[in-house]
Amino acid sequence: MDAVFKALADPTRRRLLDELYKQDGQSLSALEGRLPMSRFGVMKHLRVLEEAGLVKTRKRGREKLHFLNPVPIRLVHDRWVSKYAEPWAAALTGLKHDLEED
Amino acid sequence: MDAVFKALADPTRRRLLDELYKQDGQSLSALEGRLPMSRFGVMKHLRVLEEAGLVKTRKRGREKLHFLNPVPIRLVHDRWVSKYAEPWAAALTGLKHDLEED
DNA sequence: TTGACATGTGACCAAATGGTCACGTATAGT
DNA sequence: ACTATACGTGACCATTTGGTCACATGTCAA
Repeated sequence: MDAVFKALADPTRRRLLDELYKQDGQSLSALEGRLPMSRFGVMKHLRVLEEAGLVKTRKRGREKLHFLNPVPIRLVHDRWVSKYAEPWAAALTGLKHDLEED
Repeated sequence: MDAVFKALADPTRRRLLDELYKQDGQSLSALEGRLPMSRFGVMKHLRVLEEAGLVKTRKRGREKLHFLNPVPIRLVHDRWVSKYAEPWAAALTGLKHDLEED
């Protein structure tokens, strides 16, 4: 799961996920065209995403298609984010406390 | 929000959030005692967490107390994670599709 | 089979990151 | 006042990271 957090840390990689969200199954050169970066940069980022399981690929002829895989994000949500995002009321209490502190 | 993602990318920092989750309002030296790292390392990580808004601090005498702030995590959940975690059925469809592809 | 296209590899470099330390400042307790 | 405690700062270093490029491989299409 560490790999997922690390993968999501970079804005370019989140942007790539975003592009795949808009249109799934894009090739490398298609994605390259949408980002202000060379093909090699995009390739490296896609590799990180793929190793984190956030992107699944399939080859069609000479091109490699990239598919978004939301499963790891879901896992991060279930096993980590929900733990902290749940105590919403507690956060409001904390805010109230902070305001009183001033 | 980029700062939040970056802050969460490091396992030590997630560990710190975890320790604050177990017991909120710990001082720097208290946290240092729970991690296999020097005081300075912990300090740097706490600073990153604080700048991302994930940790709020207050000084009590000569010690600085650290409080977990779940708000940014909640925002990441609402404005980012939910977008990808939601299409759960779609992911299952994709899995089915992958299996058929073999 | 030749040429254009899509992707892969390894080297390479600048910058950011994670970590330690020597030293300095502020506060508590006696 | 003195001393131990808690925290802060800046320098410093090794490693990782983000990015580019030259070059190589594989694949379509005429």
